[in-house]
Amino acid sequence: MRISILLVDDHPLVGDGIKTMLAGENSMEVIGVCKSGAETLEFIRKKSPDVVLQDINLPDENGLVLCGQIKQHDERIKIIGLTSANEAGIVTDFLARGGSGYLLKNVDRKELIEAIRTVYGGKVYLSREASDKVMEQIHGNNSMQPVIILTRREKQILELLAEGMKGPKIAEHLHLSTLTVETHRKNLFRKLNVSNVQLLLRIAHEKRLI
Amino acid sequence: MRISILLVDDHPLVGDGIKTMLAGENSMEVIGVCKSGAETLEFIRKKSPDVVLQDINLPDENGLVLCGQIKQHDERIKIIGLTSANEAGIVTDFLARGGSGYLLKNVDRKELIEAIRTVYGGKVYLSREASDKVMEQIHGNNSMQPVIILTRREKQILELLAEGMKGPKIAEHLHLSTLTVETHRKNLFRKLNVSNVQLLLRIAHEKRLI
DNA sequence: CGACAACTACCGGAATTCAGGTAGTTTTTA
DNA sequence: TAAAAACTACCTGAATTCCGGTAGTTGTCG
Repeated sequence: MRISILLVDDHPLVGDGIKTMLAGENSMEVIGVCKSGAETLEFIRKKSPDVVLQDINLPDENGLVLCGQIKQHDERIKIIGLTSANEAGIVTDFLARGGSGYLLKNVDRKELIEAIRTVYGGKVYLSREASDKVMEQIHGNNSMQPVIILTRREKQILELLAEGMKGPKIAEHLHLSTLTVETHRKNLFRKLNVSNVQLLLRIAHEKRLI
Repeated sequence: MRISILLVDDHPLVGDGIKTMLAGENSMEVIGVCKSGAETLEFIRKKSPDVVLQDINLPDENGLVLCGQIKQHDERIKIIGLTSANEAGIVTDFLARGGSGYLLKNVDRKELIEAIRTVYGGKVYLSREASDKVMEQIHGNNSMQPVIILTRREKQILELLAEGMKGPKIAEHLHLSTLTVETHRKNLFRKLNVSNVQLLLRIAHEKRLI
């Protein structure tokens, strides 16, 4: 059985390049090329590839979302993300959505084939460069700012806010006055420099405080 | 130069097991064993290991947070997570915090050494089982519920809410009435079965709608 | 074309957030 | 042991959310 592959990329050059790379490899077979998210979803409703090689920058839809949609349709399909050089901080997000691998577009034939084999075998393949991106992301995130330190109570309240609890509920839960909780919340706002709970949680996530 | 390794695990058996496994490997050296997060942070202030083998279940602190703290202290330290069999859905989170590898505790000697070599070389190593966990996580998340479909506007508003914008701001941004935005928001609440924006964003993230 | 979904907009009212403070008590830590 | 930080609690008032509806106007698709 040859490994069936679906290419998703709106840029013809990349599609051709990949196709050429795989042409000599008779254990793999490109069964289709799609240029958009919609086209891809339509395609996989008819044929299920083993592996999808998917560009992250698509014309009609966010590539990360598409990844999730493909996995939702058929959990067995393995997905490898392709990205140009100048993006960062998407790798973990892509994995979280069910992606199995991540490559930069300057990948060589050898690595491409290794990556496909690896994900087909059920493991995760990240290119060295993709690993670096993860590091950059982490590094970039906390080398700029002076490291935010939250107190125990603040962490606690931040977590409860993240659970979806609101002020009064948290107060009840921790046996505190509502007003006290609001004070802590306010201090969190100040420390993370935000003005509402949504942003607080967003930034807290970015800074990996929760 | 031998690869220096710090073990972090409160369970002596695991620590001993790992130590024994690595004893025969003269390219690696265990330079310390810590039993808690606090102890770990203290240790790395004095000595910087190349690789940290870290249990996720620690007595005093969340292992994921500790991972972030270690990377914050010294970005060059590579961290491999260790976990018992019954946990899931932490792998990507661990990577997002700067972890470089993930193993189950029933790992054998060969894989352990390969994992250490891999992360020391700057790449990511996930055990087959860890990869499976990622899949389980994804699969478990969307196989239960009937797949939630959001309209274009709803997605749009969901994303703006995720950016931290509030009702009136969104209305302005989309040239809509505040009341209209509130209607959409209400519909989002209904579809995702939540009662406030925090929860909405939380659930939306879980279901990978944003 | 007719039905159905989506998009738009509105009302009233209770609950909660958010801004900008002050201030006393306990805990940590240098 | 002092000083600093954390924790607690309070105030006022405007802004916003959230709940429960209703309802007219597009689209869209069989």
